[in-house]
Amino acid sequence: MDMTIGKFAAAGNVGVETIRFYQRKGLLKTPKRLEGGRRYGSEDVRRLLFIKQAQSAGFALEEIKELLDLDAGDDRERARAAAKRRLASLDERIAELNRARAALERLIGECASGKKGPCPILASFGL
Amino acid sequence: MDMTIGKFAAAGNVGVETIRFYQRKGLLKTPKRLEGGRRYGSEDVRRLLFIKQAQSAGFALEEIKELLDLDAGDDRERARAAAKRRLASLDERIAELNRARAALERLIGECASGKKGPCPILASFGL
DNA sequence: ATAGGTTCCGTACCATGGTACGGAGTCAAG
DNA sequence: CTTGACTCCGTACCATGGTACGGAACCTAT
Repeated sequence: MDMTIGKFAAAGNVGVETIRFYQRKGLLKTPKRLEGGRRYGSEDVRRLLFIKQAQSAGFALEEIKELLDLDAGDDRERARAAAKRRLASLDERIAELNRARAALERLIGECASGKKGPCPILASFGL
Repeated sequence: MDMTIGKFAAAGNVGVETIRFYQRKGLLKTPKRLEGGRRYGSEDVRRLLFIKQAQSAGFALEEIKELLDLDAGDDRERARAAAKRRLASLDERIAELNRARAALERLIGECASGKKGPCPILASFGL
């Protein structure tokens, strides 16, 4: 349950340097030095995995920090409000990506068949 | 129909420096200097708008360059293949964002009501 | 023709999210 | 008790996508 930074990083599938980077940024805490260096536990791993998940969900490290702080605190209203803001911008992002998806599908269709000439990539994007 | 770099940048709602940056990166061409400097036309604006759209659709500048090159060329099969690759990664991205969306919604629900204590942000993400 | 606004160009700087490097200390096994 | 692996720490460097700066040239209106 207790591990050195190397194992910890491996547990989150990131590099040791990344852990230190997150510590500098305040996303992870730097445990006290004790008998033979700093030790990390499963709470830390949980936090690290959250960072990775949130990140792949499109959150910036600053935003993830905000979420982590809210999780630690107990102001439900603030947390709820922040989550709603994130949800709104996430929805916007998803809509954008779906528009691009439609354009790409259109492109693949128009680019198909034996027609000669260039693929109308820009045209597929409505331009 | 002909404009200076300032108008051109304004037409795409970007800064003059951004135009020059795109030129350095090969995303936009640098027109020949003629009578009183370089001039830009509606084809350039179209290209610029495409860059912006593709960008907001999550494409990196390098990828956009690839798309622009394909649009210029006439290898339909290559263009089609590239579009399919992009479509696949776009779908993955969209799925990821939807997972995050679900987590946020769960969070907002669990964070609601008058319950005391901290919001289970990490828990909402399944951690 | 002179002032003010643009343009041109190189170079430097910024934020984000890391990655690498080098030296010193520590720990465990042979 | 020495070797090798790992840790700690500061600092430097990297890519991406720009943004800013400063001097020189040039364009336009008065």
